[in-house]
Amino acid sequence: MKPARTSLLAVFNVLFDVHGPQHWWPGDSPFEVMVGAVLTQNTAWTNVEQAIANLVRHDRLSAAGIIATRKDHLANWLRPSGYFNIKAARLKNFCHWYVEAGGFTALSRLDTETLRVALLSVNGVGPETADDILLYAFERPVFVIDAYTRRLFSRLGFIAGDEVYDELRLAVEERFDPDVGLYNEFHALIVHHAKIVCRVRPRCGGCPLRTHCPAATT
DNA sequence: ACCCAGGGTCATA
DNA sequence: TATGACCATGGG
Repeated sequence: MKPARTSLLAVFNVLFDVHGPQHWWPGDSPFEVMVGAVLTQNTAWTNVEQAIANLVRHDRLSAAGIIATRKDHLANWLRPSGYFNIKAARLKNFCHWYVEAGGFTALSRLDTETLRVALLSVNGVGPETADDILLYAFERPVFVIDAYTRRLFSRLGFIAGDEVYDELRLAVEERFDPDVGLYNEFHALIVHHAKIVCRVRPRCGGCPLRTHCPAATT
């Protein structure tokens, strides 16, 4: 039987009660959010922080700054975040697109679907990175699906789990009224829960999600 | 020493 | 369409 529409909200409420507001995305500007979204691909956030700190240290946390930086230098600064050669190329791709599109102000005028297609046209920006940017930089009501979300929601019985990205995202979004604040907190809470609770407390003792823990890979 | 991380692209069948 | 290889550092 199909879970009730409110059930997913109940999961959110449990996580929110336990962990409180997460204040995502960590970053001081929309552009920093976008850079972080690219750098955090399959990478722990603590590594990304070091790479971003390097950019700040060299005063290159801007589209113009990154474009003006030699790729091998950029790659060196990105080294702590892993995949540094690929990410140097991806960041440059992104920044060229960003500037040519007119920057944040011009992009903000696009409707969400148009903006998503534009983001996905950048080599190195896939569905999750695009949705991170849509939600956390442009504040659009888009539910970000990552590996944790896929595991958690399938284990709870809300989804099958093997759906392609957009199908899964739409299935989840159908269960809510569009709400940037809710989508923001929900994704952040799922990641936080997987990272902090289930790693620090491996047996999930006292964990409200118990065997549905999104961090468990098996 | 091994496993995994806030994915995405590309080549191949 | 659907797998598989590849990218690479750092923390547990």
